[in-house]
Amino acid sequence: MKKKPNIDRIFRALGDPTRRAMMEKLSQGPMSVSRMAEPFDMTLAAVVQHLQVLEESGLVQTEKVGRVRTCRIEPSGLDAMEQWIRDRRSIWERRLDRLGDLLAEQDENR
Amino acid sequence: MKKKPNIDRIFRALGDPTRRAMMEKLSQGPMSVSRMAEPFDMTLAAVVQHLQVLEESGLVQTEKVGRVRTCRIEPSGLDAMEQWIRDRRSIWERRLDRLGDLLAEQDENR
DNA sequence: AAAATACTTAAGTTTTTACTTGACAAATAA
DNA sequence: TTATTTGTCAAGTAAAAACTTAAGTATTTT
Repeated sequence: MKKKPNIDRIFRALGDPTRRAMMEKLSQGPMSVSRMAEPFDMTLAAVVQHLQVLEESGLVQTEKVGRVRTCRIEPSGLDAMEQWIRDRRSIWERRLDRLGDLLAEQDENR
Repeated sequence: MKKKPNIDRIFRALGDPTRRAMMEKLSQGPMSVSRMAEPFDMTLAAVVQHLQVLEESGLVQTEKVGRVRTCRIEPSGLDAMEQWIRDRRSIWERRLDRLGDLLAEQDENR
């Protein structure tokens, strides 16, 4: 039951609805921090903190040129998460294939 | 930028590493609450609270017979999450197809 | 040079979340 | 019947997360 530190960060980052909304906004294309902040009812500083979480998780990449920091989605960022989902699914399905649902329950639940 | 309440609960539920570990344990097959709790270094009550979050999000289903509550994974539970990931991906990829990455940045970042 | 823009940083506050404790109830076992 | 198992509930505590405020820095603009 060990886990990679990064998948922890990814799931944690997207557990917050504001950060998910930010990812949705960023899907429109790369944009500055202040542009990112526009639709949100909170201070710039708060938005920046959310962006940091997203960046540390590898979901977002940023680059500062001049006084403007441009944010973009890191397309491979969700790979680990998708893999986790696939893994869960394949394990259940293997189980369900091997035995009938009820039979399995009786067998392993004693 | 509206969102379904359920996807919120799913992402939030899996944002916690303990609950993710519980899903992994439950992948082994249906089991009782106390069996679920075994590997975790916390009280039964805490585990039950995590299970409630998982159940409210639709990821887990439980049924009580006698004094034993049996928990099982709800296989469709992760569908909404996977769909969200797919949606993000398809939007980025459509963007990257339409325009070159750098060109797009210059265009929309002014 | 002065003012405005676009962040950045640190510190503090508020809110939420995770977890514990302890008392209790129902079902099963002795 | 008594004891044990299996879980439930409510309340409280402690830690983490989200958010604000305020002061500061570097870059443009005027």
